[in-house]
Amino acid sequence: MPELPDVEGFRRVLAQHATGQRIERVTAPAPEVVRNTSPQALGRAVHHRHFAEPARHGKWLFAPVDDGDGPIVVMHFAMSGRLTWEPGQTRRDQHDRVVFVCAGGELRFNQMRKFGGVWLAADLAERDVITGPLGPDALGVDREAFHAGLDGRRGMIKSALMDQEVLAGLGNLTADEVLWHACVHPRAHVNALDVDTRDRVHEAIGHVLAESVRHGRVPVLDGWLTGSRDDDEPTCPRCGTPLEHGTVSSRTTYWCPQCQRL
DNA sequence: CAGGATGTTGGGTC
DNA sequence: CGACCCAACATCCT
Repeated sequence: MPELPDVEGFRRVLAQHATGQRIERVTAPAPEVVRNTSPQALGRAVHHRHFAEPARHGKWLFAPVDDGDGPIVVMHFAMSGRLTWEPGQTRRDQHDRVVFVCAGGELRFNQMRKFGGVWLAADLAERDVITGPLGPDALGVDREAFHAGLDGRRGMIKSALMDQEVLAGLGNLTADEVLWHACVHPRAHVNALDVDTRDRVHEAIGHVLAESVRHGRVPVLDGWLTGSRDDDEPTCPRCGTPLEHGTVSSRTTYWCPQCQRL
């Protein structure tokens, strides 16, 4: 599930509940989900330190400890991850993979499928190696940076929007939603899109992400593609034309053949 | 039961 | 070298 809006929601969970908390210990029911070290070493690195203000870039979540000059806990949720805060000691979920036990509660990295995971970075440089190169965060990306990211691309616009090195944060769901709002066909080639069209895509990114972040996820809304795509006979919320679907960049893709012409 | 699923990576191709 | 495509990853659901 997690795309940028979901991860932003997890960042808020962390900011509201975990920031300022002292970490008593780390326990990892699924130790292999701690990717670049052992759960024991992770536990030693953060032992009795306090969660500082968390940050997010694209779909990555960063939880530094001790005012930001300590180590950084790096998290990626892939397709099925969540981050929850449980005050006190309630029963754990079957899919709680890594748990940060604090004095006032537990921060739990929960994940059904074990893609993503939790990393330990000693500093910002290590953090950047873990994430690999990322384009500008899609939330609030400015027009110039967006155009620069598309510059030189020749492939399909949906592929470019989902390429984290071009723009960090959009996934399959948000990319479809953005292109539907902008009236651009997902298979349109980037080099065939004029400046006005690219501007429309940029505006749609701003609109879709702002609204989604407000909801803490990509909302299932009337008047949005998400509100229709899972219907039995999905139709375009704008014009009523039956939606088409197919595969773009190996992902299931929905579009309106009337509003989104090639 | 086979096929898919909202993400990323690595390998191969053009 | 850059851009692109696709299979693989782990697990559950339809």
